[in-house]
Amino acid sequence: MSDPRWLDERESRAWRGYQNLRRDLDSTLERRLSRDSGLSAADYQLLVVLSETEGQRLRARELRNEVRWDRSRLAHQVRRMEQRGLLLRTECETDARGTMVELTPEGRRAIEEAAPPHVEAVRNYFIDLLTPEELDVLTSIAERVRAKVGDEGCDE
Amino acid sequence: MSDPRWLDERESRAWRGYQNLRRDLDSTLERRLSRDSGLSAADYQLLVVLSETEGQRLRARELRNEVRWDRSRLAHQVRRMEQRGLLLRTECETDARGTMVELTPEGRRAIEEAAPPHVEAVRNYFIDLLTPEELDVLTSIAERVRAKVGDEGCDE
DNA sequence: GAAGGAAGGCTGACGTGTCAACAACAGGGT
DNA sequence: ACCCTGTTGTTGACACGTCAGCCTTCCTTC
Repeated sequence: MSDPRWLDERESRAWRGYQNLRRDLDSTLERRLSRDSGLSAADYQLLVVLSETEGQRLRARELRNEVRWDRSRLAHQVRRMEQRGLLLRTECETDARGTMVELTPEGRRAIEEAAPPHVEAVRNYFIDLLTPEELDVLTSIAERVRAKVGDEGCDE
Repeated sequence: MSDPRWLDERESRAWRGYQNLRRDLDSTLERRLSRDSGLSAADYQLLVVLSETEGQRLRARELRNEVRWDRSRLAHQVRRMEQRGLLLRTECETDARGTMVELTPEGRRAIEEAAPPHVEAVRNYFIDLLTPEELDVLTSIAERVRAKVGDEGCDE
């Protein structure tokens, strides 16, 4: 424990690169999204899932499953978005514990307006900068990491 | 604007992969760091920079330059860490506007204790899962994105 | 040396994310 | 019918990040 295998030159560059990538890309995309449509990344993610769902409504548990958040994060986010009129909560008929989350017309309008420029930005600042091979490498890396953390961190 | 180039199958997989990677990896590493040493990722980053600095102290402006945060984020973070005794603020002799940020012995102890298990975790959940070629691809991608966002987002 | 703008840093307000604790309900076994 | 356990969702407290606005100090220009 007192003498771990420190990162060598190559590893260190890659690790710093990842951290920079995360900082630069995410902050740029979120800033643009917020400026263009007044939505946060969290707003956007929930709206996308709901708008792609048959009936524009989903039980909170399923919604959580889609975005892989924990309970309280979703509860807070949904409460805030409900106050802004983007979605609304109703009771679940089949399970009195459950809560249904439903897209409002205003929420639908918001995501339809926000999506095109956001996708353009994702292309501009990221996807279009990568070769097809690099896209596949990234996909593969993500799957490996996911499998690794899935092993141990098995929270729900 | 009403008809952007949507992402195709391959691009979409890679983009979702990146988002999953970011979520899984960062949350795992931060949770472990916090559990093992009581430090947040932000704490860790500042402590690393200061501990690698000659004299264990840096002007706030330089510190900001290292971690690439904005003014207010650094000010808030330094205030919180000062309250916990990890570092302290003094006046800058050469510029009355400036503030010097200095590592305390307690802060030094904290980072020396936190670093080994954190590096092990970075290896375990990320670096050791990648081939040398993949490490280089990642570095290269990060540089391209950095150059792209640096073009336009030229804040300070 | 006085004026104006630029740079450095701080603060308050607000949205976001995490943690622990809680209340309500479901389902099974007795 | 009744407890017991696990699930579901909510809340409050707190740390974190961003934005806008503020004050002080520096520096240039006149």
